[in-house]
Amino acid sequence: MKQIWHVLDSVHPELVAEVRKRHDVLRYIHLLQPVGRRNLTTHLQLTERTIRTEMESLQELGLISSNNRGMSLTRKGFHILQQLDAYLRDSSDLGSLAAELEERLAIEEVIVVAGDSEQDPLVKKEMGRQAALKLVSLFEHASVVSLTGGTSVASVAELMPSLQEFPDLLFLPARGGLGQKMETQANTLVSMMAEKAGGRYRLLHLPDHLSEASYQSLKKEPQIKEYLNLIAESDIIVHGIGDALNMAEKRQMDDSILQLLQQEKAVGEAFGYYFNQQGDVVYKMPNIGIQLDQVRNASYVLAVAGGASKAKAIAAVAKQQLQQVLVTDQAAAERLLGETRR
Amino acid sequence: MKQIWHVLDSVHPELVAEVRKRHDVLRYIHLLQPVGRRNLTTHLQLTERTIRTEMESLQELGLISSNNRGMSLTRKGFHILQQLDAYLRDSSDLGSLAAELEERLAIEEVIVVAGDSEQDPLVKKEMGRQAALKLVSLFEHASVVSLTGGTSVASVAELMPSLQEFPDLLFLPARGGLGQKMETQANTLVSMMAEKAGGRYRLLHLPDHLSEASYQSLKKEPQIKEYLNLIAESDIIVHGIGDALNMAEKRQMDDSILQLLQQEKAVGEAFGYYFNQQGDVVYKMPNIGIQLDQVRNASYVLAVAGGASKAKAIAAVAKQQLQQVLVTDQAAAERLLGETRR
DNA sequence: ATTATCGGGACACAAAACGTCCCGAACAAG
DNA sequence: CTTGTTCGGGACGTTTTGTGTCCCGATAAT
Repeated sequence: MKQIWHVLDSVHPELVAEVRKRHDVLRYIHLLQPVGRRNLTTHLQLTERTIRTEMESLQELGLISSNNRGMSLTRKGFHILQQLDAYLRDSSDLGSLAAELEERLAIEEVIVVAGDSEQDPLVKKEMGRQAALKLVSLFEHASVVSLTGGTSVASVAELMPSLQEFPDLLFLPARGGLGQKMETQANTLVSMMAEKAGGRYRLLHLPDHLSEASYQSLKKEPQIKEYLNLIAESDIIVHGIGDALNMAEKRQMDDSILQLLQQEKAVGEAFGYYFNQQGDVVYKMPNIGIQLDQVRNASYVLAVAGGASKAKAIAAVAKQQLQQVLVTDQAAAERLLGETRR
Repeated sequence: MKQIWHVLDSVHPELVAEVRKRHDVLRYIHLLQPVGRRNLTTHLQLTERTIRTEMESLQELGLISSNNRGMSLTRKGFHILQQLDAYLRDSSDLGSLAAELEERLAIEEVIVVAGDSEQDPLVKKEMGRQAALKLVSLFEHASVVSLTGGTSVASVAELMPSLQEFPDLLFLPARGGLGQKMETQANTLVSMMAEKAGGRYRLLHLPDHLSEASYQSLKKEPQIKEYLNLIAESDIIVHGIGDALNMAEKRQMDDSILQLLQQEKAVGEAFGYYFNQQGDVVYKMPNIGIQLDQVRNASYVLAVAGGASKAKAIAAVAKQQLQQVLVTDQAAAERLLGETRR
């Protein structure tokens, strides 16, 4: 696939550059939609006028539409962008980065986005966009989709196109956590994504700070049990990956647990499980939700995480061999390869 | 592969049109090289000026060179054209025509060229060009190449680029025929092709009209035997396919044999063998040369034949399952599919 | 009501592409 | 040798396309 770009570049370099430019325009329109010309100029390094001519062409091709609020992708534009993404990815250096990661982490498909999501918020958006594009392509073969919280998954939900074509899809929070920020956020993301997909969803709100006793009895509630049954049948799971200590702090965990995590050298977190560098589970949060073995049963597990500081966490979680797809950024990818190369 | 062209066409139709145009220019430069601007305008439907701008771009890209005699492809240009050909073929209707033929005739690779080689001499050239492009890509894994005569194979030799990179390649006439036009022509083609490839060659000139007795004793000559041993080791065989009765007439065969061919309903000819519609051998010319079983041993057998009138002949010869590659034209392909569909 | 932002219209200007004609060099035919 | 043809390339005015810049009414948020 890389070959064809080389040939096209050899026979007509200007036009390949044109396609790249047009792809960038489409990309940013999707990232920022609805967006206006002047707003785009600040992100792309193009003048207003050139963006305008691009816009007019794209409009004529039926890839974007524009109203008073700005420009947006049409359904066709979304579909084309999706494919163009895949083709252009192979032609860039990020393609080989991704291929190397696929081998190193033993993950089927790795998508690497340019930049550092910790520096540039647009990079996190781009990760979300790529994950969203991948996600919707999996929708038609699935019936249950479950999500975790986190800013990365949030960007996936944000960048999801409003297709409203999947009335039979059921969206669930992967864990009905114990009233903590991340878990309540998951509920928000579930409803947002379900609405965009046109599917159904079910939430699980639980009160804060339950005692161990009521936590145990809660598990036996018929309503909760039904939810747990549903979640076990997830076809697709979208989740973030956290740096262990950061996550523990955010969750305001007890000092005793913090000490345990430090002692066990926990580096990564996902689904409330904490992993050390070898990928072993060293701690599991007490929560209502999907179990690690159930994650393994899903046909597609999509992880979204970026930033150099998360490299170790990603490597640790990847050792569990849960994911089919990983969307990350250049910063994390390079750090990760730099470390595992030793 | 067809998919990527659809995407590119959706996102930038001008680009695809431009690439097609540039490809056409390269193609015709190769067909007619060395050729001038004004000469090209008569074949392409472009004005002199546009050809000139194309020419300047291509020159800057190092794909063509020009001197006082006209423009020619550079080595790089040849290489790029070769790949561009393959990519663009898939995007056209001819691609699906070819795919259908591959299935129908059970041939690995079928290349269909637009037009009718019986109407437009350039179409025969284009067949030769395509065959030559394919051929040189096989050279590096081969050591012995043998050819038959015929206008189709002649066009292959004509359109062969002068690479002169294969000093170890040995070219042979597939049959050292009995002094007939087609067979002496094969000698010419062998030397021409060997010279362009920079390889060695060996010819086999035999006198006219030998008696059966001397023909048999000739076979035992050490020189002939050596030649027959060499030819049996052919890795690549390039041959044409003839309409049985036409061939018989051209060869001025005896009436008795003509009657035999008519009686047995011979329709196709290759290597001096005559085949009926079922693909059975109904007659074999008495000649010194490659045997059908030896053809089967070659790693690549490349047939070149076009024109609607040859459809039946191609179908008949294909039944022998000798060829890995068939280069033909649109006219033959459509007639052929029309007939076998019944 | 005010402010900001949207797409789109307008227009001058720069750059690229095109049509057209000419020129000397190289080569083939006579 | 001369003559005629064809080659690439230079030259130049015209057309087309793309770009920079400013303005406008509509619309939504404040």
